[in-house]
Amino acid sequence: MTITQLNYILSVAEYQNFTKAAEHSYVTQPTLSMQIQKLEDELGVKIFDRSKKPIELTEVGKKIVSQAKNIVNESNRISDIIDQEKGFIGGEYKIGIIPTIMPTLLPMFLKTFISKFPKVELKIKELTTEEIIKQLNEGHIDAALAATPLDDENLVETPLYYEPFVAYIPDNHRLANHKQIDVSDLDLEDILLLEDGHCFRDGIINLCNASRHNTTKKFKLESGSFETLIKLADEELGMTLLPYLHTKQIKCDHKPLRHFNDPKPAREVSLLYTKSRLKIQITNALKETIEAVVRGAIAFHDVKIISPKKK
Amino acid sequence: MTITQLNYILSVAEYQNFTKAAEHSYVTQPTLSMQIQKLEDELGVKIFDRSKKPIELTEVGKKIVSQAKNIVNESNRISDIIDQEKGFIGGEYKIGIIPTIMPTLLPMFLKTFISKFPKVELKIKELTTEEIIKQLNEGHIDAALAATPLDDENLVETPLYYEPFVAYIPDNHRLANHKQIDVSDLDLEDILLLEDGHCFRDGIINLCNASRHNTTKKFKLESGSFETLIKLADEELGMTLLPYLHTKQIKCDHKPLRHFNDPKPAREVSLLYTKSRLKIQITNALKETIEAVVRGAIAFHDVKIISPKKK
DNA sequence: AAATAATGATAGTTTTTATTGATTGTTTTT
DNA sequence: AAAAACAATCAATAAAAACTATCATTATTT
Repeated sequence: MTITQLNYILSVAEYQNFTKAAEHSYVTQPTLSMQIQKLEDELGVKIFDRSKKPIELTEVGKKIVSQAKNIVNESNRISDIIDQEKGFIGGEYKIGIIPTIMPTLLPMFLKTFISKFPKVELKIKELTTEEIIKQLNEGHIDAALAATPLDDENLVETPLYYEPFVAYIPDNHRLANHKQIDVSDLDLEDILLLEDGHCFRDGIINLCNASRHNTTKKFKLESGSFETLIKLADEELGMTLLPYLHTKQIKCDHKPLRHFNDPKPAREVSLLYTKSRLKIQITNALKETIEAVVRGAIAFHDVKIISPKKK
Repeated sequence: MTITQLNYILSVAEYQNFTKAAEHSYVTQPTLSMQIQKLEDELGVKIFDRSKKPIELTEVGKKIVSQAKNIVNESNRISDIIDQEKGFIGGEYKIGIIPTIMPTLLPMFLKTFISKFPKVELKIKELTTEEIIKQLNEGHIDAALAATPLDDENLVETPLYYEPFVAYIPDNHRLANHKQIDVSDLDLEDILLLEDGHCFRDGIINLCNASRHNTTKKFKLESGSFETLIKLADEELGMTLLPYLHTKQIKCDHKPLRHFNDPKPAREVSLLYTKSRLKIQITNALKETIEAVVRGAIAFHDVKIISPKKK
């Protein structure tokens, strides 16, 4: 049994196809086939059921693949040790960020990070929370920034900051004369929401469900960006809720913003990574960089964390 | 990097000698030297400091070896998966047992176990608690039976039973007329103890220290077996303390045994194994076998666990 | 101080293993 | 029924691991 063979079975398990797996492993298909056969012979069990199309894992195969992941992860950590020894913080590092955090948080730390760790090749992808969980677990990204808690037992969540929700209320709105608003004032009926798939949307739905019980409603409008929501609100089509950091970018003179009474509803924004702790030095470097820039930007609030998960 | 190379460095790290490591790896010394050099070249660090005699690990080397142990352990678990799949419970399985548990517990489960799991080749060694911890961590034994808690973070302790201490008090002793005795009655001065290195001895010293404070004492006599202690006690040289299971083997007519008041001081006897969970099926099989035979033999007592560790 | 033993590195060969390109046999799609 | 997709097989070759023999250096013994 070799680490190479284990990588081969992981690749086949992922692509469910020997040829594609071979390409991604930079070997030819026969090489991969033969090595996997060798491993199967050595272990005396079939790992793949080749009669199924696309190819499937056998029952033992699933267990072996799961263990193979452990072994491969542990092996990859050797290079972490070497990097740490050499004080080297570098290499490719892929981050997934949810859309509602991306435009505000990324500009805050990106410049600092790349100048501080010039040898790290950051690859940033905008992903939904769902995709983040999947890609972290499959090892396609090294870390992610998302709203938490997600309660995925394979993932580590390191909270970075708590970002209160802020209401954006146009002049004609029934709440326009409130200086501060309360969660109980909210009515899902007249709130403009992001389109389906955004966890900030789900968070708001959770928030409203928590205070009222009429869960049967037709949403008036859905959009993919806060800019659109703000414009729609300005057209007096309803109010909307924004994450605190986003409100700092609003440049109009009379800000129709209302803060919540304490405890303010807020989302917890965390750095996520797997328990495998691969590239942990870069993860730590990233964490510290973000924490440093965030420390100034977000004041301490009395907050109540809203779950970002769809129910 | 291959698993073979990792095994080679583990072997050298253990034997601190390339030639011996090679022998234990069933290859010639040049093979081993070359493979380790290759690995060092690949990683770009020296794992061993060959200038020292005997050979030593470098600082990075220590970290690499520690990680290599993880990788090798995880690799070996693949065969566990296969064994489990095939319903195979067998192969070599080494157990360490402390001397004061060996003569009573071993006969109780050995016959049952070997008839139930005939394909397991049990190798049983009598070891002190100290040796057990060392050999478990080095992977020389697969499991052990010892008094716990040991608080070794790498080891898993599964308590099997709680075995009360029973006093063996000769007729001339000051406590001879007590029907039940109390911990506070004990005086280390007149207790016959096992020789140094036995954790049952340390347990008793802890027990007495817990109740009295005069820790400055010269032990009158020390022996390696309970039989000797009993004979000496019969000669009216003092009392002694025995583990409960041992008292069942005493065949004399008037048993000079006294039980303790509740909560009876007791030792916790556990099955120990490492977190690597290698050969976990056999470990579980062993655990269940022992639990089954012990369930009948040891009644439930109100006990207070005495630490077996030397302070 | 010289001789001997121990130990790890090196050189040259042999054996084993991994990989490849070409090909074949199935199965699935069109 | 033909084409495409896909994994297995084969023979050839490149790569790697292992071996025997030897050497250089460092301890130990005489």
